[in-house]
Amino acid sequence: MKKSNKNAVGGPTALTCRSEETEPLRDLLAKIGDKWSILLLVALSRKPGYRARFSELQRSIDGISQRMLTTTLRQAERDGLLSRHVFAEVPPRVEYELTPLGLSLLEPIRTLIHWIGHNWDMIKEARISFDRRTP
Amino acid sequence: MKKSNKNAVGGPTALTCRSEETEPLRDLLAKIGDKWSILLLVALSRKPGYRARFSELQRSIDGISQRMLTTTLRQAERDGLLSRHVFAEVPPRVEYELTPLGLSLLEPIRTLIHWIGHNWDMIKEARISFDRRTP
DNA sequence: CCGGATCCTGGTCGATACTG
DNA sequence: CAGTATCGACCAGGATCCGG
Repeated sequence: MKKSNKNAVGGPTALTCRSEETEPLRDLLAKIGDKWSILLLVALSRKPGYRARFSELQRSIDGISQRMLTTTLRQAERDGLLSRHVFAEVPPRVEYELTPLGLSLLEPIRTLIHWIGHNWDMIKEARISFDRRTP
Repeated sequence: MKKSNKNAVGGPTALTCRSEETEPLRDLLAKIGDKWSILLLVALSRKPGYRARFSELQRSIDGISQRMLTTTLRQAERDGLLSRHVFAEVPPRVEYELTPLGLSLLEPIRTLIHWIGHNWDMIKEARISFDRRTP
């Protein structure tokens, strides 16, 4: 393959955009880059070992619909980010919990959230400035 | 005012999903969580001080259409992540370059990319396993 | 030859109603 | 309580044409 362009650029972390190499990135973005996945993971990370029920999650993630919560939960479960525990009771009870994998994904997510906390004001200013000088 | 953000974002433990507190997160996800923004930033980060032309970017980001490249570039420019340099020449030339803000966003993005590098196989396995035990 | 604007379709998301 | 089913609105995004 082409490792030449990885080292040729001389950056500390050489990055390319060829589709073969960014396929995992694209795929992951398609998953967790959607409207709700990250918020779901964050909601489940409140406490270590935290387990939440469906309705609990729906209450804590502002504005999510039942349908989207179901879909997002399934996605994340399929990707091994969370586990689903069904209790054969009446009324039915289902609890969701982050797996170690999902928990580890929260690390980079926290980095991102941190960045936002630091730079959000700058982005807002940039937008205002851009909108002003653009007719 | 960002003084009041106590543990809203970036706190080590307490994370919530109330819409007021996650508004920046939701907003940023809406921006860079789309199909192309991160790939664009990555493409522009090949070298420090790297400047790329439109067609150059289109070539390096596999599969992006002109329209989407234009849109994505505008978004990122508006958010202050990159700057646009127009040269009054024939044929016309426009160059794009990351701003310090855009450059700093690459830090968390790299963290994410690293995570993918480490955990992608596990996700793939989880999917296979999930698909097998699901009718 | 570059880069931007226009038209149109397909997928995604939300609202609502219903079931185990 | 925890989902599933169906429908419709909306917008991302691809093809295509346009301006310089």
